[in-house]
Amino acid sequence: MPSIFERIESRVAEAIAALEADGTLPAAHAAVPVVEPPRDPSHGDLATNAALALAKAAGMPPRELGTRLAMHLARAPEIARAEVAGPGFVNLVLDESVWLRELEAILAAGDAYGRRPPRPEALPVNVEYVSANPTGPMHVGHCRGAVVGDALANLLAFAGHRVVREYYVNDAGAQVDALARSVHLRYREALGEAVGPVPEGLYPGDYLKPVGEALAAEFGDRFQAAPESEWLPLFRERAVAAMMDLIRADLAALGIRHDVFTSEAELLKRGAPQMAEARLRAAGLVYDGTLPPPKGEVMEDWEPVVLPLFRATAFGDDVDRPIRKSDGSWTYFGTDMAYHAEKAARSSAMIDIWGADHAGTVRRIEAAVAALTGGSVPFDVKLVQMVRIFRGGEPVRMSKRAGNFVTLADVVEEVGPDVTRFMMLTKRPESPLDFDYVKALEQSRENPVFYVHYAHARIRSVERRAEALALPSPPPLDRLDGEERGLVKLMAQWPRLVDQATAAREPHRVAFYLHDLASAFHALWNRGNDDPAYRILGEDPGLSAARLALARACAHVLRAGLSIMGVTAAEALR
RNA sequence: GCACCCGUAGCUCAGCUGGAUAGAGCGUUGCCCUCCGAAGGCAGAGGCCAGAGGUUCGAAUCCUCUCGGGUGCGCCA
Repeated sequence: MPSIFERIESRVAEAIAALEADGTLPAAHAAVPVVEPPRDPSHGDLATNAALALAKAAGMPPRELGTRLAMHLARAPEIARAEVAGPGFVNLVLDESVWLRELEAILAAGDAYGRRPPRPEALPVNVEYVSANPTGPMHVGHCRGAVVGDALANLLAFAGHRVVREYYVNDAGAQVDALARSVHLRYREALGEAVGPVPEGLYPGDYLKPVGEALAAEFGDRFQAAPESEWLPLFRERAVAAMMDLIRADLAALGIRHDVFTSEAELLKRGAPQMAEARLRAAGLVYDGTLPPPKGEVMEDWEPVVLPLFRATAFGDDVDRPIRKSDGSWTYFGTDMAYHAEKAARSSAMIDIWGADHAGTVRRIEAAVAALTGGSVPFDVKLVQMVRIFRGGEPVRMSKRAGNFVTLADVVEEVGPDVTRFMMLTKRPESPLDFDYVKALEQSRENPVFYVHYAHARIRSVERRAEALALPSPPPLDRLDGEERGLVKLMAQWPRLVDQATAAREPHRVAFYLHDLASAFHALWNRGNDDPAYRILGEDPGLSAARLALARACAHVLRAGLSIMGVTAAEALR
């Protein structure tokens, strides 16, 4: 069912068509008028800027055009009043029945209110997120991208897209070799060898000890003194598998499960980068050339070398980018490019969620995707900024060298998955986020997690008490007063918010909306605190039934939003 | 040096695909409540939307430049 906004938008389109028919407006005009709720409620329920946008085409002052539009709009059954205001806005007051019908629609749709019907897409939308290197457990730095990506995937699914949640596993390359060597060290240690401190360049974490022990139990001393070439591939494979198990467990604790894990090593085995290179060479987009020395800091060891370069500058990048190193092996970019080309072939759109520390490489991968797909698959890289961890206002110190970084598992264990997820969505992703253990668990209005949970718990509590009452059915919704209908108007914005958040790819908007909705609900509730006549369940069964229905509808929207965020809806507060 | 992100109330932040008088929470000021429908409520003060140009009927929002803060930058991953 189209949202109220869509229905009124089509009324505006009808009115414009009528003005085209009578010659007031030319048939062809570029302006796309919008219908939106005005900031100031005295400007009605909805307003359109159509007259302002079309005045030039009509060759008519906006207010005059607005008057004519308003005349047509006033005839629509949903519209009680249409009047020109300000510079030429047309303010619309909707018929009261529209809101009551919308409330019925929410109750009928339940938690699916605002969900969009499946879209006619041949291929799914691909969201790649986390993709942390498989060299250890997840740390908090990964947390935000994980939550934002997962919530975005949920949002897209709610908005009718087929969604694939993907994780790109960087299981090839130097750091995975370092991981394998680190595990070999632990393996020797498990065999009773005194290995001393972990050398520079290897991974020191204790989490590799069990992996070494398992290998010792399985293979005995077979690889203890063997040359690296004999054990490296095996240890690499085992180490990566073990790390991915760790990572999957960390993610599962946050309620995240990916559909697809794509292995870089397998991509290389398939020869995907060679294929991408061949295609780009054929198109003249890869050539053998020499990079200019980097600007800025002077580098003593700089030597010009001929490398296969991707012509990223043809797509707006600053310099062309090497896809292979001087030893012939692939650069990270070389394989990543091939990976995105493969992914594009099975996606209708691609979204990558990256940490802001990779901002510098966005342009080249966008360039490569454009080159390899001809722009046929929309591709969007979303950057999330860093998270800083605090405890009661004091920054939590982390040192990579000492290996005492805060793990994702630590955070989830201490504050729980719901709070972790919600908190990660309380700021726009492009702003840095401060996460405070103490504040995250505070039960006060200041804490949005608590505030939204509290609204839902209050409604559930009323619903439980109402079970013992004999209330009329269907509820007489027309007995709701103006303030209560105001809550309906806010809920009616939910489908629109879903559309906007989807278009912008911004799941945090759901969190802000839920906070607003909870706030509006609490305001009504507090009315009942001040004056028992306003309580949801009171003396009057009809009124009680209507208010209960209103509250129930609110719970539906809260749950819909929370489910997108991946946060459970609290039945009661602790 | 270059690139990207950010700059909105005292603080933390929404709003940014252009719309009317720029919002919320905290803090602050005043009043009310002490109710387990607990873990407060209502009202007020508080703004050159970093600055300067530009685009337009209209700019916090788009463009250019400047200033300030953050992040990153090499055949790394």
